[in-house]
Amino acid sequence: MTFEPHRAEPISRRERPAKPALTRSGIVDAALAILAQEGLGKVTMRRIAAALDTGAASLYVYVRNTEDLHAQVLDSLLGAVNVTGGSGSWRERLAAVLASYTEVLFTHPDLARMSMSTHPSGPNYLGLLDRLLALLREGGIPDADAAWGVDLLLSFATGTAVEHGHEDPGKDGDDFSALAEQIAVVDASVFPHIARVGGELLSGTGDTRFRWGLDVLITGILHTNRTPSDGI
Amino acid sequence: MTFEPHRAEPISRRERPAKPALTRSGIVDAALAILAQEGLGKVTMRRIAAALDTGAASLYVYVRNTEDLHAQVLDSLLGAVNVTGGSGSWRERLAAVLASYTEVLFTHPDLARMSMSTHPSGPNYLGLLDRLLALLREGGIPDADAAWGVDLLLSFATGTAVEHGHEDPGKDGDDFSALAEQIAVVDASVFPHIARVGGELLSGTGDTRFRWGLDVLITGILHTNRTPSDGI
DNA sequence: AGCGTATGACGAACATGTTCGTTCCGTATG
DNA sequence: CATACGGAACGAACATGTTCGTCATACGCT
Repeated sequence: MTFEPHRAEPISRRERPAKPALTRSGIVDAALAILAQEGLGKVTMRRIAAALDTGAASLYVYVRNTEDLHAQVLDSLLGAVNVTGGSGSWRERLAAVLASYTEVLFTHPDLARMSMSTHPSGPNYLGLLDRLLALLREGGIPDADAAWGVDLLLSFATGTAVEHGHEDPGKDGDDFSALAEQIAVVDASVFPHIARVGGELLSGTGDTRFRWGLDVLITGILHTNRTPSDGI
Repeated sequence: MTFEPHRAEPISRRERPAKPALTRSGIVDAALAILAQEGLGKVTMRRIAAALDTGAASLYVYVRNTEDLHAQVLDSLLGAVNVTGGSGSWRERLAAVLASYTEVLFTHPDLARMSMSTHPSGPNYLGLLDRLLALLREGGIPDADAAWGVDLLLSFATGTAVEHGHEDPGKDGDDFSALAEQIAVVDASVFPHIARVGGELLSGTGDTRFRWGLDVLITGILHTNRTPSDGI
């Protein structure tokens, strides 16, 4: 029943002194299994340790903290991003890659939120980064701009996943409904512009907003060069 | 020594039956005091409850959870944002307002991280939103674009604060150094574009990157209209 | 072969967020 | 005036992250 990829003797603790050593990858694998079966909420140190028939403290030899572990898990998940997908112009292929990235993050909004603060820095994330740089280069964007542009693009895609990612449909969607309610009731004499724009603030499906934001970013990057030292 | 703005009898618990009732604002005030004196790390339910001479469970009548409380605290802090600052063109004033916003968030990166997932939706946040909409309108940007644009701008500013905000200089700066190390050691045959761009990815001070990103966004918003139904 | 040391596994401990059932108080109601 | 009711405060409990000190094991050195 319990998933045990790297430990062999679940029977007794002190029975088998030659217990296979823990591994960072083994811990991540166990975390992925639990994530798939029980959701991120159950991916806790104690739960993983139990699956590996050990104590939570033992994991800290290979994992700095929960954030580190989750970052590792996220990078594994990023292997599902289709970096070579899309067709047509470089812009369309760039959009396809970022859409695929957002789609993966959509599945686990909590991980998306985490990746906003601590970048994964794993092989899959680096692969995505490299692909984006290649596409921007194909679009004729100078390296200096592309280097800062990918940061903007990834930050935007991640932010989109965080904002429009719904953890449990059962929950009442705190952040969205809270702000929506405030906007709906807003006093036009105090915040005239919010009242005027109104529902536009929250309008549009996640997809249309995503495409629009992407267009804004790419267009902006194309028109904002820092290499000629024009404006910095 | 302990800060007690809304509770009067710290002596004994059952001595004074007429203990003043707790208040949401009182809780937030206590949280702000602890934040100022001991940092966000100590702004815990139990710590606040102790300052108010009660139990942690009592706070949950007025506060949904820690995130809700922190959001409230953040909105209070946003009162320090200079929404009317800056001079010159609307772009420069817009940049000044967002810079002020980022500056406030810089002081408390943890709160910035939180505001990335759950929007504050308090009066100060709404004031900032309203001001940004006014500036975009002054720039001749259609309401439909401005409504989505503010989201982009605020998300960018918040993300900047999260990424370049250093919690404790004593800590070894996990996310930055981790990614930096990976980039420095990256294999040019596997990730050629990362290797080529190299240090450019992490170059520039936070300020120059912020200004560049802001230019990208504003320029992009100016050139990407969704109203004429041209491209959506 | 015998020994010492470093590495890692482990249990216990502490602080935290959150929930549950209970108790208490003020107030409306008869 | 007595009573019932509802909201709010409370204590205890549970799960979690993280750290500390201890101890066993395996490997290298003499």
